Amino acid sequence: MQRFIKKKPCIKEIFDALFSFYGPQYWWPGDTPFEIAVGAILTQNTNWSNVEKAINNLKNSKALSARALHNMPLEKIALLIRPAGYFNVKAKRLKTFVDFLVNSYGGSMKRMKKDDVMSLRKKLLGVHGIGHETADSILLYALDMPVFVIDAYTKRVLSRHGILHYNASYDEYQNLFHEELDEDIMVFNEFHALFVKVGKEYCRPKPRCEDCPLRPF
DNA sequence: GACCAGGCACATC
DNA sequence: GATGTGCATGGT
Repeated sequence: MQRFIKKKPCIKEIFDALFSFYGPQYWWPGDTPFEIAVGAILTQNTNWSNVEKAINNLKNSKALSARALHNMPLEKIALLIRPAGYFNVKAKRLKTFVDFLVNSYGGSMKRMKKDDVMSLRKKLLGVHGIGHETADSILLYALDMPVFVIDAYTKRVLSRHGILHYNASYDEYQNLFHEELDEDIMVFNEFHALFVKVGKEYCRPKPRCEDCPLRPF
């Protein structure tokens, strides 16, 4: 099977083009690793501004901690995160993640960070409601681990530039970045944020390619 | 009113 | 392995 539509993927060139056009994005918005992990679950298929409202509700109710959420009834969590959408589903996912954090690491993200990257990734993927993107977002943005995050924008941008087929697997997309880039947390962090930035402006389902900074590709 | 958003699990073929 | 569906709020 032919992996690439183009012969040579120009991953670094894409990063340079986006970074020089937009500059650093300083992701991820969040005060603590735990808040970032919660945000990663709440933002599943959801606009970030809605997630902020939900996180503020959790903060105002002093519920933004592993212990608080661990002891809180599902219905109350659902009520607090309502603005983030899919609130019944996400309440369960949040609870399941927090239970995992409490049972495996005593509720401490710091202790979770001491785990080996790949074995932690496997464990996270085993948590119900945590898929590839959410797991990798937690690893990269909450725990500073060198894992590249693939999301819908990344796939849309790369496939529209003929670099990889849209339907290629998550691992195929991720391998592309892991093979082409040095293992640099700051680059992984900025690059994914830049994909979201350029994706929001130019690479929606209905693309606006005229003024896109990636037009030369 | 239609479209979209920083997914995931599950059913079915 | 591929495809379709449910989950839901809020901004443009």
